[in-house]
Amino acid sequence: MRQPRGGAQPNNFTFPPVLKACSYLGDFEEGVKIHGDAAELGYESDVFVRNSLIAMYSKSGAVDTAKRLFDEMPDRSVVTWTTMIGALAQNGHPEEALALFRRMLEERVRPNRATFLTVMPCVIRCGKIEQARKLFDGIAEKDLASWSSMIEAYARADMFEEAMKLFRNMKLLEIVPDRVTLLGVTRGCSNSAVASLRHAQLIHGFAIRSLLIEDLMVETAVIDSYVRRGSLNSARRIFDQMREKNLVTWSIMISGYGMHGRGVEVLELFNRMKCLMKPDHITFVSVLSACSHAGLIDEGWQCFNSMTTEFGIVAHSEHYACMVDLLGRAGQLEKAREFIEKMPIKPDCSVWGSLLGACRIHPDAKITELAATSLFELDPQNSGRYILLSNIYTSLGKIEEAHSIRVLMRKRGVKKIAGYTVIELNNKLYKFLVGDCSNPQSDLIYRELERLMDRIKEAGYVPNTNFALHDVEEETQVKSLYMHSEKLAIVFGLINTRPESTIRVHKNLRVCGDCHTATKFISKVTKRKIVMRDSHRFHHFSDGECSCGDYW
DNA sequence: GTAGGGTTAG
Repeated sequence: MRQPRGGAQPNNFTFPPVLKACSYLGDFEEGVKIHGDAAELGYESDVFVRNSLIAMYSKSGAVDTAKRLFDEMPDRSVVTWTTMIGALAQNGHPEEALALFRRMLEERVRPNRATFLTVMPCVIRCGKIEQARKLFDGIAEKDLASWSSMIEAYARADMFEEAMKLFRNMKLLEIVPDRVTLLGVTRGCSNSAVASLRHAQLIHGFAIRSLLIEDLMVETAVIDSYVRRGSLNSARRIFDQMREKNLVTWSIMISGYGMHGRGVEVLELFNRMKCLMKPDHITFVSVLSACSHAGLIDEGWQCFNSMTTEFGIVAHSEHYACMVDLLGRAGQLEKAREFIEKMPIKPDCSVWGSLLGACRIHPDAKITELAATSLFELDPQNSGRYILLSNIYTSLGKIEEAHSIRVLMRKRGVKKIAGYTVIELNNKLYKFLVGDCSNPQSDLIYRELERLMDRIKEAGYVPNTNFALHDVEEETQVKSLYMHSEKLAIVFGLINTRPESTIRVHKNLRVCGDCHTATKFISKVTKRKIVMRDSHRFHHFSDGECSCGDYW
């Protein structure tokens, strides 16, 4: 035992705060020494000391040591369990954390608010949202943190309506949301297909009234929600008036312009930003993907090169994926393949996904095969890629292969995500699935759709049955295309809005190729502007053209 | 008198 100054002996009350201080200072070497002292003085088995040791080892990343100390304990308090669950959760083992939580319940230890807050992040992240809600409902005295973490969980699980409901309810109970609450609900608003521009405005309004808008992170998150709800103008207005901006703020605004295909602004902002601060590797992902979305091929390459030469940033797979995307857009598939071959790191799903995406626009049997083989090895459960591959095979005339991919998908138990399109009218959201008849105006919608399809066919639209079901007659294929959720939502919008107004729809997956073509024609014959957000970007349709330049 | 607890915007 090291001799304490003045000869005073530490006791069991001394160790917990001292161990906490070690964690706080990040001095784990000292922490281990103090562990030794505690053992020598016989305090190692004191529950408080033990808990503090578990917490200290957890924060140092030594989760195994923490687990050993936990396992050896004869009497564990609820704090012990919570600390150990937290140790697993914070060291990247959410599944094990949940398993331990279940064990805790089996051993009839009652969880409290702290336990809930510790378990919550593991319960999304593992996709167990109902369990999370049960836990939340079980807490007698919910505090601000409990509400915020439940909202956050809903936002992560893409359940924005529920997140918004809780946000309203907590305010009714006079629990005042703070920045964490607002960041949660804003995240939901940015990502969900059932959130609208009006929601972004509501949240922004609350942020202003509560003064939380003064917080840079909140303000940046609000900008992002405007971008993702389709209002670049609102986003830019806030951006221009901000007192302080950081790398994230700039990156969001740049990638925002990219998502909308606005190349001029992408470059303008990036050039301005470079004079103010040094971009990091994530900024470059934003800039490169923005270049790709906006069709800035040469500029994208310049950025990519300057990233290493000028800024000394090592390229990650996301950067390579953007470059493959750029080459794909330009139709240079062979070059893209060579580029991947020469990569100094192992190409991952994002890179192969870009290559396969390129084949959708520029079908190439050899390259398709190469990308698909690698992808299905790396990520066999991604349903979107199977569908994409099947569509590419169809456009290559390989009907058998296309069919076999669908069969393979079923055999492997890969679940298809149901596609839907959402449109907001008079503050109400309307959701359409493929072949949807649940809307009260369905009869009218299908009649109008039929007429509209005839009109655009006269204008030159040819249905592309690559995107239809394959095992049916051609006429049925064409009919099935007409029932796609994108078309239903757009027609519903056309019927119910003034002739000069813009139609805004949001699809949860990537827009279908035939719907994309049809929408271009619809914008031409109806003289309407149509803005469609899909899972990847925004499409601004006007007078027969789309802002994505037909590559997305 | 001691221990655990929201996570962060790209």
